[in-house]
Amino acid sequence: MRPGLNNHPGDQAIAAPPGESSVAQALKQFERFLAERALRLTAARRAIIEAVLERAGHFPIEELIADLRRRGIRGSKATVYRTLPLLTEAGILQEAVVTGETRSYEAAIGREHHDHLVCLGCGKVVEFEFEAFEILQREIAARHGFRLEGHHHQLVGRCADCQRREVAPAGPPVNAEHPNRVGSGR
Amino acid sequence: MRPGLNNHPGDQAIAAPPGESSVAQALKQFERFLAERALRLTAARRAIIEAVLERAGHFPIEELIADLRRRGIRGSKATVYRTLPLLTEAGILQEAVVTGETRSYEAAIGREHHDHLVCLGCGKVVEFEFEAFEILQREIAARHGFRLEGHHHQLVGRCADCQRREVAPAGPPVNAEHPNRVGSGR
DNA sequence: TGATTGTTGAGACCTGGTCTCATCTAGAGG
DNA sequence: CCTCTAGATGAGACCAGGTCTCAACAATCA
Repeated sequence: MRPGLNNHPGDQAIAAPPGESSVAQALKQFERFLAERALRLTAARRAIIEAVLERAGHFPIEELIADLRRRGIRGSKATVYRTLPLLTEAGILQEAVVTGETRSYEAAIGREHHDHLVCLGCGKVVEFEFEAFEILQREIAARHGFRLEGHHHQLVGRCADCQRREVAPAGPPVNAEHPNRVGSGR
Repeated sequence: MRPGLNNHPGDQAIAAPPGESSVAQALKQFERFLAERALRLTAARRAIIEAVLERAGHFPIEELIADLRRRGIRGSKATVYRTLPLLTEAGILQEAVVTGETRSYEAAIGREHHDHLVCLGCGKVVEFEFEAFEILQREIAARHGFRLEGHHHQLVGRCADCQRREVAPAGPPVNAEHPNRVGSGR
């Protein structure tokens, strides 16, 4: 499977209470994953897991690298880029918010699958999950003879704050030349 | 350069031939769009529209540039990259199959909105449209106070052919030719 | 015609990401 | 504890898509 897609449930994704143990749990899971492939759990990989799980939300790779540096771990760009797909495949991470500009990840362990709603104005990211989507996606894939292995699904728009901000500042833009269809919520 | 990266043979050339009218229609639409913004309809832009509409399916930008060259139009990379977003905004093109590696566009004019189903094995791209998705998406955005302005939605999996091939391995790699690099790397 | 302002094209530049390769190390055996 | 070997690492070269710059150019309008 392409490392880094939104894995469809039924894969790993063990739903467990997010707690201190999550690092331990992830390490265990990763160790198992590596063992199956005759790969090694090295210090660098351990450090990356820790740094990764410490960041609760989505994070761009670049920030993760900075994190590692800050922790005094050498951690080269190459190593991080090599490790993240492994973690994704192991079900510990999942790719998130792929805007076509930068990749971004987030912890997957112990979480339900979800997709993202991104604000074009301020960059805010809201997560949502909606069982119905999964069902429809599977249905569509099947209809075309595909076996579904993942998806990218991201909604983009303006959050409430940004919509408000559009109207408020800088004079009275009465929304005259806003070619945005899709009704202006609330 | 990675030749053929987003080539989806057997998938294109379905739509009707260029159809003078669609180019004319697009030009008219674009002209109106530009006029509203005090921008100009130049020879380069005209050429880009024509080249774009001549390609019925999805196409990577790189190929479009090659097209222009082939047509004897100078067309620099910068101009193309500057024009495509304009065309998108004008509703003539739409972004398609954003894998996070390369952008890819397709004509939007006169077409229903649709999303894509991509085969990880051979790179085949199937289009699908499903009203229900749009409705759910709108619903979700609204629920979070967002005004929906667009989305990325792409399903990935294995097409029937590739699944069959999986079961009967040993055969020659039918598509080694078409890495389509959705996999982990080069 | 000339002034104004948007547009173009070539190429330098930027940047996220990958690859190379010498060196290191986890882990299995001895 | 030592040795051996394949996997892992890190620094940095490298790659490619995409953006920016800037001088030259052209559509418009006075």
